[in-house]
Amino acid sequence: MESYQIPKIPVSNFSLKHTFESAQPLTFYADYNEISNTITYPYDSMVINMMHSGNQEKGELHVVSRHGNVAVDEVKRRFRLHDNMERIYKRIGTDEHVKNAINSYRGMRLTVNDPWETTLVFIISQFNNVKRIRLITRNIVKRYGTEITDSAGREVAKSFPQSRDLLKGTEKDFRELGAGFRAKYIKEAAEYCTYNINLTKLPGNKYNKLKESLMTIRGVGEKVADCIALMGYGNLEAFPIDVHIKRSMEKLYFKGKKKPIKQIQKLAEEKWGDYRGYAQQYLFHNARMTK
DNA sequence: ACCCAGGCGGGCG
DNA sequence: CGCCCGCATGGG
Repeated sequence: MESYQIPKIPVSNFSLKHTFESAQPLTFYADYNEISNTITYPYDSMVINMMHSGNQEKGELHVVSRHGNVAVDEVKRRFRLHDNMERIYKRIGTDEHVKNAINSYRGMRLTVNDPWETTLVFIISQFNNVKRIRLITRNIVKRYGTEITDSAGREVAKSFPQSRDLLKGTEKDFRELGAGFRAKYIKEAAEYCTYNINLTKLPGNKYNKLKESLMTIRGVGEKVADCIALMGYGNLEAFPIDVHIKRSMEKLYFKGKKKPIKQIQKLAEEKWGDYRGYAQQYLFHNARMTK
């Protein structure tokens, strides 16, 4: 029996529950246990197991893995622990609506996800609901992911498949995993992202350029590109406008009147500036949970 | 039965 | 350009 020291990371303003429930790519294939406040997920050829102790204001992250500092760094990066949440809350909590959302879901973090994972997940997300997005994503991971084994060689999980791993799948295959009409987008995106574009080389900090490049992928429009920019590249200037955000913001900021996407984008930029991605996630989650 | 879901591409005016 | 339509599938 090997024994490991379990690294602990002190954290403030952190909620695994709110983060996990906020429909980000990681949360579509990770396993979360609300009782033990633990999350388990594949990362490359590793399985990361992380527990949050303490409360939303102050606590610790316990990183249980065979991979020591590599896993610790992954957790820090993944949950954006470098973000100064007090400063961000101050910057975006400039009106009652965002302030209320922060009070309700304090500690919810944006996550940083692999760009290809994010692309695939949000192609699946279009005209779909969270439950089915999770189902389809997990089906694809199960079918096309690579085995991750423990020190005894037993399979403990499947890694998230890269675009190359999906090349052997046909449109029909993806359809059978539940993807519906998105199956052809998945097939095309897998080919395009393997042969025609290198997602790891895109300029993550140049919002307009990044979005323009992402939208050359078929099945990726404005909204999905913003989701990839925000959760795949950590670009907080991205402000994805989906049905929930649109309805909610029309109600809260435009007296219930229908407004074009452009106008909502403009308001977001004016109100929350370079941190608008965080405002979006809080408004989105609040809208979804209170509907 | 009907409506909706983290939208998109294509066709039309 | 903007508008409008169809689209797979499963849950409420």
